[in-house]
Amino acid sequence: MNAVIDILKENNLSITDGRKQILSLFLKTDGALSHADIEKEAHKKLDRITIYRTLQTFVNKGIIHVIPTTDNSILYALCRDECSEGHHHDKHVHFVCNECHTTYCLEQIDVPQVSLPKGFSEVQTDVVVNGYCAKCKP
Amino acid sequence: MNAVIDILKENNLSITDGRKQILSLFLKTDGALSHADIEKEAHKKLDRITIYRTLQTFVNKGIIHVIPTTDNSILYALCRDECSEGHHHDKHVHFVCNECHTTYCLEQIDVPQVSLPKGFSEVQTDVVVNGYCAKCKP
DNA sequence: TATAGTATGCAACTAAGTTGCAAATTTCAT
DNA sequence: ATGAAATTTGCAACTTAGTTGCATACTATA
Ligand SMILES: [Mn+2]
Ligand SMILES: [Mn+2]
Ligand SMILES: [Zn+2]
Ligand SMILES: [Zn+2]
Repeated sequence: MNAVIDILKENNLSITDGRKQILSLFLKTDGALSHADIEKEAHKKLDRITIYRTLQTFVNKGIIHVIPTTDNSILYALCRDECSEGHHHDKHVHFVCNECHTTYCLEQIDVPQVSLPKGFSEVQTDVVVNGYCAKCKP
Repeated sequence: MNAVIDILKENNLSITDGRKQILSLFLKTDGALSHADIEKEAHKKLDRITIYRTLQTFVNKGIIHVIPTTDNSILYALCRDECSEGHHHDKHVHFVCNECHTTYCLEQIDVPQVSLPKGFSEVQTDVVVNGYCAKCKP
């Protein structure tokens, strides 16, 4: 619980109840979280607008990153790479379980190199794998 | 323009003005189209709800497919693979140009195989590359 | 050309997200 | 510890995207 305060301080963010609650949710969660997850799981009720703004702040600071999904929902997860204000380096594969719907950051799996047609150049590649996680293997 | 009618007939869809207009837009467009693109470019004005329903119908029939994007917009493009009712096989890489914002289906580029952690199994992999297209190369 | 079957357009509704602003909370220098 | 300044929060109001029910219009077929 002190880790939460440390992270907020390191990022020059004032220590507020909402930020502590949301950040500790991320720290204790294995997979990714949506806005709705947070609204549901935060014990002391948080205003939905505060949640929007807190998530935005955390993304800007490089504390969490947005996960691309194929169903156009928006998910967030802790940055484990050395991300900082305005500079994300979360170049890993994301995995969504079709059974439990948990979304994992596969930090250890590098994004594969895709060979593009002549004249095309890559800036960023997002890979989202759908399937069954280890807990739900079919 | 007869191709449009042929495609609709092949798929047992009645020939309506809206469907003809939307499908011919897809046939004459290089990249992908959003709902808003269609609303804008259809000359004879189409009701936005008709557009929603027509896109849904075309996706169901395997005439167009939904393209995963990283900015959570929804894009559609013609299926060139042999997709059919309820069975899509659009296993190709998608490319979004950061300059002209055109989204291309790179039919010729296969989705790379990602090696997952033990216990995880793949059902579908989506790859979205952002960068600069041949027309916009920096 | 009449009829049955579809598709369309409208209205009304829901869900997600944004912005402005006053009140509350946090920070920080005394 | 105290109070002022700076920041964050919660509310209201608004926007945008998408869905559903239903009466009307259109399309297919005999
Ligand atoms: Mn991640
Ligand atoms: Mn495609
Ligand atoms: Zn699972
Ligand atoms: Zn381009």
